[in-house]
Amino acid sequence: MKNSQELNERSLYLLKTLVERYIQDGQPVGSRALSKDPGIHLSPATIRNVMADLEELGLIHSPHTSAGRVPTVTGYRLFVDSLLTVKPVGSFELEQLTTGLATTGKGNENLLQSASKLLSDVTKMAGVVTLPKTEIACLNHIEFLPLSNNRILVIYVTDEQQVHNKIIHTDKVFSPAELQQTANYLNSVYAGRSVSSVRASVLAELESDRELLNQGMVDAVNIAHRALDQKSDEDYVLSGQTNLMEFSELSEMERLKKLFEAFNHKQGVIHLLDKCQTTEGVQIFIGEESGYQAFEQCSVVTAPYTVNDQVVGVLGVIGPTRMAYEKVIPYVDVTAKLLGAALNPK
Amino acid sequence: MKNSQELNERSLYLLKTLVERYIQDGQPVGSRALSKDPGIHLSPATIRNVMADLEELGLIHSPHTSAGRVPTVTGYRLFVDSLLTVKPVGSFELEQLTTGLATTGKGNENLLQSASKLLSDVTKMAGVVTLPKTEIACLNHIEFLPLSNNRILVIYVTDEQQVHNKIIHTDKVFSPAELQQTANYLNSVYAGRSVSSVRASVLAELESDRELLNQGMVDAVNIAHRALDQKSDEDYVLSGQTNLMEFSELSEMERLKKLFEAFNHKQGVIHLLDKCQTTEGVQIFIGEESGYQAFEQCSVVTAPYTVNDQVVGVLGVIGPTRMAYEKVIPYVDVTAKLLGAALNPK
DNA sequence: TATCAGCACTCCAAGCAGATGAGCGCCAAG
DNA sequence: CTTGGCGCTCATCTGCTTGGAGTGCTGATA
Repeated sequence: MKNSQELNERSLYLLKTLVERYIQDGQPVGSRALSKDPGIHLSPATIRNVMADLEELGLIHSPHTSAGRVPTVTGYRLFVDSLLTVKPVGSFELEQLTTGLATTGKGNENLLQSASKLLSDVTKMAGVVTLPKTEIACLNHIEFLPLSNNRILVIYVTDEQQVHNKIIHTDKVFSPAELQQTANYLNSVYAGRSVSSVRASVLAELESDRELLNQGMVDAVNIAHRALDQKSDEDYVLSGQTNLMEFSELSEMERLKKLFEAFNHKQGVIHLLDKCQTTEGVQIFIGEESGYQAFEQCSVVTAPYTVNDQVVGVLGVIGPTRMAYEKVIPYVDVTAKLLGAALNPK
Repeated sequence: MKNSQELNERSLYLLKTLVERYIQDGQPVGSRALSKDPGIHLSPATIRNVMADLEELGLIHSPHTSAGRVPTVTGYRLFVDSLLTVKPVGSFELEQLTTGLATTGKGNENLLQSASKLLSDVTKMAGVVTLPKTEIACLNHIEFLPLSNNRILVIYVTDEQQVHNKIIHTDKVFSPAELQQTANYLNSVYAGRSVSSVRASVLAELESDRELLNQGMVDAVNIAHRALDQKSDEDYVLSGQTNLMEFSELSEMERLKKLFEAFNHKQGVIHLLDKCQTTEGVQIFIGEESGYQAFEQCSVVTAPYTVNDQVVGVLGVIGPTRMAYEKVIPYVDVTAKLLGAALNPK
């Protein structure tokens, strides 16, 4: 039995055109159709032999006896990893992306929203952008407002534009003046440092210097710790879900519903996207590779975006496995770069 | 030809059970089926005669020659307006709603989210809650932070929990101290007043007393006006869209896509919901009554929710026209009241 | 030994015919 | 006014047939 090592040039070329063909018109591809491809000068019979080999290797399979062949997940994988010829982003789309991101200057949230919208528009699939990690962002300003019932509204601003707010409960009652003072203290000492380092420092201070600090400081540090101790900035912006309804492979209500529910639950998607934070450049999950049942029939193309060379979030595109990878990959790539640039507080 | 005046008790009762029956099992209802209803002691033939009358009046119609009858929009309307016997909210669901809203104490946004989620869970349809109008809310605290490029980040807190932020551009460069001063001024003068009245006052001040104010005040007032001049707090929280995918009447992709797109565009839905702000109590739009093509096959059941006897927002349920109105109406009603109560800063 | 033409086979999709059954309208009798 | 009965209309379901696409295999050819 052959193994993939033995795949010769010709077989690979055949696989490539088969996948391309299938992506183009969604029909199983038969030997006859392939034989008509310019660049392939073989009779259907020969092609059938090759296809039989490819099937044995698990790269393609036929839905039923007398249908053409369709790429399997491993087939797609081989295709995107080594056979794909990436097309550069068309000038029109590039224009669309750059101006789209440039003109929505107002507010960070909007930027992410546009990025996601642009991704979905340009690919005709669903676009997704995770919110930038606050951990890495720098604390710009923090503010406490007293509410009723020992609750405090904490507002803090990171980097230049992102506003976070959170309500915390305290045992002690704080006067507005005390809160003001606390905020002043924190702002003077910690402004400009990253949220995660602030939290770490604050914690250290709390544990080591407890005796040295006066009560006010202890309170301040205490509140600050509570305020910044949120692990749950796990959220993302999604656009163009409705685009996915156009694809016949997702048109079973059952499947589509699971997919949309996954979008709503968020954690699954977030978890998947988080995996890409560590890797550089575009990453692709094809079908079941994502490990989520809802994405069985989908592929996810992602890329992390960076501010000051630090990965702060991930964006990507979600669509059917049968997608035009050679176009989508560069789209995702440039969008990530453009978004990073747009977010950079220069 | 008869008109609706002449509809006697019996016809109405027939209509009522027909609608109930249709709502229950989604199949066109025939004369035979109706004749078996306890409470109707008529032969199928007689019922057919009555149904012919009802059809002539445009209250029901049959999808094709030999199918049963289905209520038309006007049929539903009559049913909802005068025939419906509202069922009180079951104790289980009431429990679910009350504790659901009580336990999510943290933050205003979350409350709305839970309300919407609860509505969708309890009705198995889509729940929607508009964000409370900021206009009416009282200004609690306002804060300005300088950004780069003559931009100012405005953060203001209304009532107890709602945090708004906005970026405005200014011609003049303001120092942090100036901004601080401005905020102090505004907070001391205007805190506790409603946003709309603050804006009005600020505007008046700007126009009349320009000469009397020192430059700092003018700046303050100017910025404040810009900051609060946002008409676009038009947003809502939506839950359980996926529930809608279960309904066969919405299972055509085409239709469903339009519906979901309408949800994404928001303005249409907002406009529809806004209509209900003026009316007291539950309001219902059946099918085409809403005036939006996307909602052709849907009904919307809404109720405004109030804080301190002032309407601040609207919530509701969106589902197929064939919904259990007698249950949904009280659900919406109760939820509106509970949400109002939960929002009340007592 | 690789390529290819030909053939038998499989299976899906589309179309057609007949059967079934739900439900109506109309009519005439009570 | 009510009711039973009759004939009629459709939609749905089933089984059947046909056409076409595509495969695997075999044996011939260079």
